[in-house]
Amino acid sequence: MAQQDDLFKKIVSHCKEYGFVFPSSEIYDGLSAVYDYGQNGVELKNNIKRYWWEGMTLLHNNIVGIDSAIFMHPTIWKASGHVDAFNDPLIDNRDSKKRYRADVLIEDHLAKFDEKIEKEVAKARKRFGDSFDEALFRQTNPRILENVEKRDAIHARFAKALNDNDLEELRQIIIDCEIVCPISGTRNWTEVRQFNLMFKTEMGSTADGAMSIYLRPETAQGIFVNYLNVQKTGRMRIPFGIAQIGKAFRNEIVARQFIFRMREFEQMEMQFFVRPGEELKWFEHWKQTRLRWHKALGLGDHKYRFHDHDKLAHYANAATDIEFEMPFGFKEVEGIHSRTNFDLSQHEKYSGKKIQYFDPELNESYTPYVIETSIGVDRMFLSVLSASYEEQALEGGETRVVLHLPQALAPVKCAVMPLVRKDGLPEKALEIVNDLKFDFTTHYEEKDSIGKRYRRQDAIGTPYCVTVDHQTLEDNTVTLRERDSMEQTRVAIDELRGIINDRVSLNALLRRLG
RNA sequence: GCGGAAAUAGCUCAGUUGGUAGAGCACGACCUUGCCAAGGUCGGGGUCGCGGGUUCGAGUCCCGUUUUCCGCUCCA
Repeated sequence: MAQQDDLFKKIVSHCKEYGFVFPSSEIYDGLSAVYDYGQNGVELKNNIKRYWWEGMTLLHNNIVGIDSAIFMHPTIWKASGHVDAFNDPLIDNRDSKKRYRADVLIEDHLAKFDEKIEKEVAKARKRFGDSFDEALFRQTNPRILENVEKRDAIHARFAKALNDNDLEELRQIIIDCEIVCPISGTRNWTEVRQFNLMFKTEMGSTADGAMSIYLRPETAQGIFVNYLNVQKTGRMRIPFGIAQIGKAFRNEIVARQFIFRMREFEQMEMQFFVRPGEELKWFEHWKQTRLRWHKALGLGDHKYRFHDHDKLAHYANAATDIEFEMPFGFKEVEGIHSRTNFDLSQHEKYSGKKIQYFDPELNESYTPYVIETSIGVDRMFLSVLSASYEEQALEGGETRVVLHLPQALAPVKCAVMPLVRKDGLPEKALEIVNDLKFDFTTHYEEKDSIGKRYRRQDAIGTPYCVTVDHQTLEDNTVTLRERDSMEQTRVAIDELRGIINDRVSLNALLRRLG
């Protein structure tokens, strides 16, 4: 574990040292849990996004993309359930230093009344046997009636407080009910505070009538509210999917672990619309399809596993995570959910618009069911980096740090370097760069010894280095050095583009998906 | 948000009982070498996280604050 923590820290340092990820606003002391992608990070990130985008839209002719706005009508978040579900009233116990959701504390307390009632009933049933009239007993037993009355009184106050968003009243209920902290056993409670996981801002003049709007906490709703637009203008027939890549924002109480949990993050989501009743079949289909996409990167099949949810969110009837083995354990990278017709029905209800599909084969209309695949770009980025990072021991007791990035994802595909900085070798090398740069990212390097330049390229994961030497001037051949094996082969300059392109292009990777 | 620890050059760190900041690597120029990193010469770079206080004098002591890490908590 200590070693793994160590590895994680090294990856974080490596990210900063080699221009992958910087803390946001660093010269102003940084901004908690916000990070910027640097010159190499942005290339890697863009390559990941392209791999996903083309894996969706190129390989499936029934999946199209959109790019919806971050600002959306506020009612969307009422319909989706985020306004309610993302608002947690929290309370701390000063003695145990534990934090609880105030509403959960009260709900647990209410459940105790029911337990008492059921106990009474069970006791009576035992005593009276077959002749026991349970309904009558419930209506007449004084102890049960007392508990019911208390429960209902508290429940009424609780429901009203929640409805009015009355935080002081929530706290008062906790005090009146003499609810104690399960850990410390004390009633030394702080104020109840609201943590809204959605960021809020204002649209329009703030003087009067400004509209409070949220930064989207997920990109999915942008797809759902455009369902009709895309389905009609694209003449899409079910089953079909809509894909989107974009930023989402969540005001997490605690955001940590580098780019794994950020307050501003990027999602790649695809919502797949299917016939009601066929959703679990498609759920299974997308589980396997998505896992294949991950494994095609070659980071190691054993690093992935499914984690099926036992407790389902309010909208889902099946859900699983694809977890990846990060330096700090298996963590969720992608979620696959069977969202039923919850979202479209909700938008139908709140917008008053009919959101239905006429199925010509069934000759009937229905609200489509949805399978969602939702992957965090930043988490994907971290998983690729974690799996690629190696401190490799070489012969002679030397070590090198090398990123074994999947070649198609590498920020730089090829570095061209003159063996020495004289005799016309730099000029020859630059000629090669100027020829290759149109096909893939190609860098030129002439500083420091050749070995040092190789190491620098290893550290950012450049798959190929091309070295121009004196022989090059005679026969137009160069050495091609491969990152992982460090092996060199002599090839003609004319062949370079073909050889490298075959291995580093995204097409090569996509073909593995069939 | 609570508790603990930390913050000195781009990086890793040193800095004595308080006396005006140092090393190695990295970076730039030139020379030299030339296929798996660290040869020579010269040079640039720090209001010691930030703000107060104590003191003749604070990187060093005290208070506050910010950020990071670890634990708790939370996590559609």
